[in-house]
Amino acid sequence: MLLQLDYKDSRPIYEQISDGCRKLILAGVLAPDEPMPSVRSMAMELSTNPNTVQKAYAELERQGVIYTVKGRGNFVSGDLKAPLGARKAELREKIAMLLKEADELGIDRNELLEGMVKK
Amino acid sequence: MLLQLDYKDSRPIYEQISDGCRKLILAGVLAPDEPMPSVRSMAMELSTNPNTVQKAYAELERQGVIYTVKGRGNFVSGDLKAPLGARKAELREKIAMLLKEADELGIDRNELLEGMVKK
DNA sequence: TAAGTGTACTAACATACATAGTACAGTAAA
DNA sequence: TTTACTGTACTATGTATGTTAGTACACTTA
Repeated sequence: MLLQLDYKDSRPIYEQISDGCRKLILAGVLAPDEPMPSVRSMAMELSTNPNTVQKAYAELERQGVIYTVKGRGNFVSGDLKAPLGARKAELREKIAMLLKEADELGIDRNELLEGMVKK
Repeated sequence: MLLQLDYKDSRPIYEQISDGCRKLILAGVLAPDEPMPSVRSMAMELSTNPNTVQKAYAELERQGVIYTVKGRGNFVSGDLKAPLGARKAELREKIAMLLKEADELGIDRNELLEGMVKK
């Protein structure tokens, strides 16, 4: 099983699929130019609808994580530098927002990150 | 203007209200046992519906940030230790999730946090 | 009493999400 | 060519959530 859906998660299914696939691809679990599961087979495997999977794949293509060849299928992007860099920037942004709130609450950053990072 | 809504934000209005008020209260901008704006006046000020504000206040009461006296109004909680600790734990959890993803992407934690925290 | 408070409803509407079904064009292999 | 895949584009339907509107009632205070 490539992916696992969480129905207790409030996020929509298509987002769980695209986020999950992006993690696997950027982490190197799926190699560049390797074929993704087809829209229909992925839908079968996840017991969901082909339209939902297609929406997830469209988002991945928009992010540059995969590319599409009509009639052949979807494939892992050959050059992941751009989407990897973009994701890294997103992570930095999100962490910065959380640390900013911690500041406003008077929580020391080093104390908040205790045990998470080497000083 | 106590709060400012962002209609470009995808989060629902009631959540923006409760999150915004919680920030102000936990940051000490609103003092304990001080009265909150009434449901109706807050709705007027934000050009929204009293029901939406009430939903936000109900969530704040559930979190222990405010307390309600029927017929009198909503007041900032007199003891904010519990909700402040809870929020701190939530922030830690969210940061931990983001750092975990960074690990899976092969991004060094210290590099990711560059400029955000003293080493 | 009058005005303000929280609270609890119902109804209506818009939007997002998901499913089902159909159809069509492109690709690859038998 | 035929067959079986692929992606893509629709329509229709159902459901859940969010928001607004309106009404009503109990409580508190001046």
